[in-house]
Amino acid sequence: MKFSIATWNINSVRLRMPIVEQFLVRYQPDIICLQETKCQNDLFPSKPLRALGYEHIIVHGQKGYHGVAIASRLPLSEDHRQDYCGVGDARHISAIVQHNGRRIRLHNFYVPAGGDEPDRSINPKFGHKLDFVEEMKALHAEREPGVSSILVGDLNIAPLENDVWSHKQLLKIVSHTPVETEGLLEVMKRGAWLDLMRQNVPESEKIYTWWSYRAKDWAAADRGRRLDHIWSSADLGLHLEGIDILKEARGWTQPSDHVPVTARFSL
DNA sequence: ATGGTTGGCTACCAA
Repeated sequence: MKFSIATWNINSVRLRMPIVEQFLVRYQPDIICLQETKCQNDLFPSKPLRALGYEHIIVHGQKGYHGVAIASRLPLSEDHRQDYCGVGDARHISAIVQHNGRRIRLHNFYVPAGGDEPDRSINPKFGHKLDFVEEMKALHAEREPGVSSILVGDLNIAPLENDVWSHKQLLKIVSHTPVETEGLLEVMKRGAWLDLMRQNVPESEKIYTWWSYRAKDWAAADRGRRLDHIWSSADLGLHLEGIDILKEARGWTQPSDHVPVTARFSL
């Protein structure tokens, strides 16, 4: 049986419902995980999502900033939200999804961007990001017996050399500094997570999921970064059919600066 | 080296 899950930093879900609907109608993922919804729970646009068949919706929002949500055609249960760093930000939501007799724990993350200066002594936002990543190291893909795991989201770190347009030029740029990339690789290693995008595309090839709003012509410059990720426990890696990075969505009307990434499984 | 753009919400901050 087919099973697919998409992740998209939507940068205001209310503003971008037209392109969310366009994506769901055209590509029909079973589940969509959103980040940066920037919307309180009672204002979340559940109705149009339900109308498209996404009847199971869990949200963790706050006013103005951050916010994560999961909308699913399959039942969700045992949902929870972890307050990473104990600062009250809405940056994580999790639930168990049931598919074809299998139970999958799904985590949806929005890791702090970390500001501009990659030095925690002068930039507390960078310190917060490092602390957040440190706390993620405790999350293991095989934590619950008999339950597989998927972790998705905007992790705001491009860990590999070909996850950025120029490794050399970005080494001191927040999202690609060694302390961040090593930290994220340690999260994967300690938690036994598989990088599904890199299982699908060799490390020698460039992959981007984000292109800055600040470029004059994002497509011509093509200075992207892979900030969005889909990880899984080892058992699910065997069932991955493919990964789709919808670069085209960066050129849609009033786009997010991130594009949707979808993992397709046969399970 | 610098500045570039976007969104939310209030007269700036975060990204």
